[in-house]
Amino acid sequence: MPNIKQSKLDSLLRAAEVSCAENGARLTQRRRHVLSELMQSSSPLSAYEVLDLCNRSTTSAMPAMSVYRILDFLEQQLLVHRLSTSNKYVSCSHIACDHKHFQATHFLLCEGCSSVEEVDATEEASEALEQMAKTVGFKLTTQQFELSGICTTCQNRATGGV
Amino acid sequence: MPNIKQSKLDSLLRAAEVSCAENGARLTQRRRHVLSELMQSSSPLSAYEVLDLCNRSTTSAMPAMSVYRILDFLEQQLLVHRLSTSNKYVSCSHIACDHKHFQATHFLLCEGCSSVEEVDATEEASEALEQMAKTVGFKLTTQQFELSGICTTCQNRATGGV
DNA sequence: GCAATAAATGATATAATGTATCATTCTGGC
DNA sequence: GCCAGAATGATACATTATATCATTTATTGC
Repeated sequence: MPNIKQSKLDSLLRAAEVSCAENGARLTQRRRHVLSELMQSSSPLSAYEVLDLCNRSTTSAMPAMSVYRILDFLEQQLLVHRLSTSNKYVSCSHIACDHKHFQATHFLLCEGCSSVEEVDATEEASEALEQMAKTVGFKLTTQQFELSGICTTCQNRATGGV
Repeated sequence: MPNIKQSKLDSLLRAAEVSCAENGARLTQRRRHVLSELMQSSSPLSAYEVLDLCNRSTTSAMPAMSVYRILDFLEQQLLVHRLSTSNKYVSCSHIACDHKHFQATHFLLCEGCSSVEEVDATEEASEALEQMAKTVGFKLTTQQFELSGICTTCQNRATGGV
């Protein structure tokens, strides 16, 4: 179930390639393949899930080691994000646009369909959390939250019936 | 390095026992042992770290399976919390007091000393996060965040010198 | 173009973590 | 004491992640 059009996928991959080039890095065949599997997935994938998908769609088997290495690389390039609560990976939502990861990025995880929505931290939220930490003397360094919830689609499905 | 006095530990364990009894559960020897190791640790422990500690301090070896079962049990009893980002466990800060886990609980993780501070969500923070989720149509269900930062002690150590 | 160098991947082994399953022991109620 | 259920022991195994070294592929300077 490709939840993404081929043309869209191609343009995303092209953008990723450009992005890598700007950093003096290369988006090799293998890396492109891993990234493309993540882009086509509607939900986060574990390293071994990525591995299985890759090995299903090609003849030359990829070793597990490579997947881990490649996921690390893609994460460094900010092409994918790692969800620490589930230890899974999602492709970044902002590959094709000029969005920069200045602020903290948060992830909304739908409990219904496992989809993920990537959002920037609002100033209010960052502020409130910093304040909260301050009450016990903590100085925050990084923030990245994974919030569980129900996405719009699943809310409608639940209430609207079908 | 016992960072907790024996008397304090004893009273915590007694409180835990009472708490279990109230739920019709039993704090057995094994469970008490696991809990006590977590209480004595200044930082979160993984399941296997707990296992090693337990097996270091007794003659009768505990199997890994038991640790997982016991940690699940303790978590259900709200005597320990599981940190999903690191997949480690900490004993609850509120065993001896009458604090209830009504609101979301957050954890502040010190990058300097790995200590953990357990705090209740402030209304402002919850509000701000809910609002943030709302902008993309998400309805939050549960929240538990693990925020990285620097604790007071480590801040002083860094700036004040030694 | 070609050797030298670095980057990336392959391949294998193994460590670390987590779960399934069934046997055994312990506990409280009768 | 006996029984039912809870808790633990024990074993095997599945899953996830890393270490290490060999091999291949790309890049750079000449």
